[in-house]
Amino acid sequence: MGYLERWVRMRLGLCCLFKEEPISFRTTTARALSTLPRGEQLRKLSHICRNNAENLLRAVDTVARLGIGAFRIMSPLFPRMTHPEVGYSLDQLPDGQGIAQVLTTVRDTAQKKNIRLSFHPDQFVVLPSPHPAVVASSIQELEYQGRLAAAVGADVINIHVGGVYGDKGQALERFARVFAQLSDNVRSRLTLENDDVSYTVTDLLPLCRQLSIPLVYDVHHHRCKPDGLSVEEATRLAESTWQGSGREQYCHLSSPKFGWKGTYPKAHADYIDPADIPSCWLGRAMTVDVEAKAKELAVLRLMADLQQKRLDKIVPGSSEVGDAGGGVTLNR
DNA sequence: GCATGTCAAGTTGTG
DNA sequence: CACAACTTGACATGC
Repeated sequence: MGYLERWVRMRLGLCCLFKEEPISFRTTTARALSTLPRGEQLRKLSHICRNNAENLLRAVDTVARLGIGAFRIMSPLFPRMTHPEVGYSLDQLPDGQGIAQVLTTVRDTAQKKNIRLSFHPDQFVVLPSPHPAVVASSIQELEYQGRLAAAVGADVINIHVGGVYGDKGQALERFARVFAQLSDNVRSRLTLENDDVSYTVTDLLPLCRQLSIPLVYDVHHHRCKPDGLSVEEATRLAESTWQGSGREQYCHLSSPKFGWKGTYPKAHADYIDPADIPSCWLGRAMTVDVEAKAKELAVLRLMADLQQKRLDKIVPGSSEVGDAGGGVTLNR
């Protein structure tokens, strides 16, 4: 653990997939399953789930080997598990016990190698929806990911608020009411992220404080949908929502594919442009998920860039970023 | 084999 | 009013 590594305290995270490492996750469709008798469905699903659990284990080993400190687990790790027609539970699968054992190994391995695991349910989870059926399936999906998170030791299930329906305040109130119905398992892990269309950090802060929900700060979304806060202010305010949670602050970072002046800055680039790294993040203890199409290659390049940045700043007299902690490295 | 259209789900904004 | 964009492949089908 050299002096060099101690400077940058960020724990960098990989999102879901690998570009070059031979790790892949299988899936299936509800349509394909629906043509099979139930027994065949469960056998097919069992194979896919076993494959995915084993690849998750290899993913944890691999990110640890690469010096990456966090991994976001793809939502369909167990595909179609909450589907109304072809849904299933692990103990219905022929190899359900074996799959559960692999998940336990994932948890132990992640703990031993200090890899932080998280989930990010996708856009279909919309807690403030006015449609009861949408809320019900959203809760079901969250509870599924909550059980999975508990099994593998993930401490974050991060979502967006979702729709506005013409009245942000009322939507946030509905969110709070549904939040109260969630299990402790989900509630203790749930976090809220600012998005690039509707809900800014400013919009989310009161709700996050009221319900003690940590705020995941996505700086790219913030830049696409500004709210008057500077990046520093947003980072600091988001950090305050993590205090008392017993967990390290979580942020997201990406670069625009077509540049900030392009017609569509929301699209993610293959790599992170070092110019997009908020300088106020340097030297802070936080987890940063790297949302970039080149996947692990992008995280590795960012790590190298950050260390280079450290070299630039190491010149005597330049101490704008403090080093408060000891023994803290890139891949804590 | 290989190319290509499809895949559960919600919401918003654009053409 | 229809459709793409959110994440992104990989599956399933048909030549």
